[in-house]
Amino acid sequence: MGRSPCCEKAHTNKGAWTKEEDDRLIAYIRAHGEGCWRSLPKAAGLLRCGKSCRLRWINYLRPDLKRGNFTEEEDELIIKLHSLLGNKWSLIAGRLPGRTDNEIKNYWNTHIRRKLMNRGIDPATHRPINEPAAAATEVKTLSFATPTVKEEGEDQEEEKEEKKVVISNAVGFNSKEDIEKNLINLELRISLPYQSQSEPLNGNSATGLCFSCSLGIQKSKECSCGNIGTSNNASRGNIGYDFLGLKSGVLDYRSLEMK
DNA sequence: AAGATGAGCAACCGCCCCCAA
DNA sequence: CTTGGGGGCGGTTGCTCATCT
Repeated sequence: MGRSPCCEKAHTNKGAWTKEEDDRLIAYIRAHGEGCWRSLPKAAGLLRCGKSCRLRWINYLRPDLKRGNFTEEEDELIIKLHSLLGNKWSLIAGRLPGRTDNEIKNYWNTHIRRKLMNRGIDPATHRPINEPAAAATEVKTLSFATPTVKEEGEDQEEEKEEKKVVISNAVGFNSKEDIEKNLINLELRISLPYQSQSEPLNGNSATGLCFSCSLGIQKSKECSCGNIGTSNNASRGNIGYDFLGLKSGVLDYRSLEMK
């Protein structure tokens, strides 16, 4: 049983957007705001798929987009975030005000990958290219799983162990002992942005956010601090959202330093 | 000058997740 | 609890333009 198509493809335009289409889309969203992308094309008088409209708006027409070259600081931030998050372009984009996931993804594939290769770093693992394969295996992304959950049963234990390995490899622990010793401190490795002590972070005390919330995935099922729903704008145009304090410019890059 | 090749990027595709009914 | 619609995301495609031969 296949899914119904998101729109009637037979009567929709594809390919590059014309100036007229852009104008229509901008005018409609200015008047009515974003939302209900499926019905938007018809309402706006566009022969386009709703998804296409959404993409065009988010990646190109949004007024808060920052066009132009990436700065060296942005480069380094993308590299660090990618080493932590993997190909979670939307999460990475959420940390770079004015940049879109698509833009960052393209930039990564065209510029940063090469840049890392030139430095002798494998862009997939963020480890030296000539490092023995064994040390680089399993390294994918930082898992947001919560390995400290206590459950009975062998399967649970095995799963727990797997999660530890995933996390440990992502942050560079190699032995089981390293994992046990350092697991509890993982949250400190990706610290919250530097802020003056007297300034609570978005109304939450520093201890009020769980790991997943501090990474900007408040609605994650991994959330353990009860902040679900308090900020649902992760990777949605950086509006009203302040992961790592980037939006307000208080990010301390040093806090993202990988070993 | 013209064709071949590569880089950059906008746009599409299809899968997945969330949530309301 | 189940189901299906809506929207989001990552991967991929294909077009355009620049550079090379």
